[in-house]
Amino acid sequence: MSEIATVFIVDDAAAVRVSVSRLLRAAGFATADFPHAQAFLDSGHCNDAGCLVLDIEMPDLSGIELQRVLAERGCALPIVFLTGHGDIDTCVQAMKVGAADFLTKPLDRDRLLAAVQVAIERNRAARAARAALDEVLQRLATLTPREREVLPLVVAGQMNKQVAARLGTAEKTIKVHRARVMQKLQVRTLAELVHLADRIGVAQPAP
Amino acid sequence: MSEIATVFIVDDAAAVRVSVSRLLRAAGFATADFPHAQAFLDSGHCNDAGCLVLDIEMPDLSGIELQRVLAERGCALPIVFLTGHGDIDTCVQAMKVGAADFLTKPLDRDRLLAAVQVAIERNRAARAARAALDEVLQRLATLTPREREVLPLVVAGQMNKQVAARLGTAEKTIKVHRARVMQKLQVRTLAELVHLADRIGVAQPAP
DNA sequence: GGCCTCGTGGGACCAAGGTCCAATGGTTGG
DNA sequence: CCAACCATTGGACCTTGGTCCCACGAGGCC
Repeated sequence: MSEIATVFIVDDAAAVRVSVSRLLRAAGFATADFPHAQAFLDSGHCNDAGCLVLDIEMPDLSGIELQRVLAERGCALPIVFLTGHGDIDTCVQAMKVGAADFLTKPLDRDRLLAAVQVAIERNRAARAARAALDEVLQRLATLTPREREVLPLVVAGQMNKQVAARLGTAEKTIKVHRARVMQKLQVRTLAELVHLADRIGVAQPAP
Repeated sequence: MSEIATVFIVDDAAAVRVSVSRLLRAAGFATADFPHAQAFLDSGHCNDAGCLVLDIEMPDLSGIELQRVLAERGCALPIVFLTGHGDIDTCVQAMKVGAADFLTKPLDRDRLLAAVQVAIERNRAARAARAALDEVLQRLATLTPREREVLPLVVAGQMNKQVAARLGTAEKTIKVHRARVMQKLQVRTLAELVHLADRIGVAQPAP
């Protein structure tokens, strides 16, 4: 894993940005800050490694709204919310949608650091999982249409002859497709193939 | 699924118990209420179908503490918290540990019903998953020690001869064990076996 | 018109899995 | 002590899977 985790801070109050940045940098984190949600969105750091520290109360796009937008864009950055006058409903909503933490001002230094630490770790794990998945999906993309038909049937435990009957072709042909699927997906045993298919969720056909 | 979902209400205030029960019953839910956490714990409904509606502020065992106790006991009942003067920290803590919802008094009828609905559905899904898992674990329990050694190696894609070498025995023997494993786990193909093993998380041995 | 991929297939052959029958020695619970 | 279960193995036999080599027709690309 190459990329360095960065804490992205979005707060309309410059004083908060400065103090939070300083605090995090002092603890060894890399930081970047933005005065409003749009600024962060435009910065294109959505797929970077790290986490977000978001103020709830902001003009235009609030922290909660930004969370929704990011979710829609498939952004995996965990969010640590900061709020002055916290309201329970907002908190619950944020947490339900997967916020990493929800802290109230005045900020407790240790809690912020702990929350950021956890958020970054969560992001690291999510990115690793995503990378592994992408790697597999990429291999999957090299399959021909016919191979994509054969794969689920093989993974479902059908024998070559059954697959052949299902697809209206000869067992020999299925052997060829099957061999190619194994090659392209870089697995050497049926067990590995099933593991891999399970991870990416290959659909099961009707028996 | 046989069991009927019940909403278990725990609140030290009789008035709240009555009004919440009435509200839920009017909406068609079965309910049972308890004046304090210990009463619920003693009732043994921990593995029933349904969900919990917990007051946060209670003498002795608070709602949050009860949540922790239940988690330790592996209780799958989702929890909807109620609170009078909600504090953010408590809310965050509860949600992090998996609370289904966190509502503030005065109670909003529709939000309570919605929360309970979602909680019960979550519980239903969790119970179904649990039942399926138990079913498999039960079959797994019928395996002999030797069969339990063979299983992970087979699932890892090892050939009979390799497994035999690893276990210091003849390939023929492995064939027998393997056949018995398939029988006992009620699978007919290697693919099914791997699926099943993946679901229950069979550990991988060193290559 | 060559060159490539894709899907299709045949033949041959070996390795591996699955099945049936049969047998032995150790352990354990009645 | 006997019955039952477990782990172990052998042999015979059939079915499958995997791997070579080879071949052909349909399309797409340069």
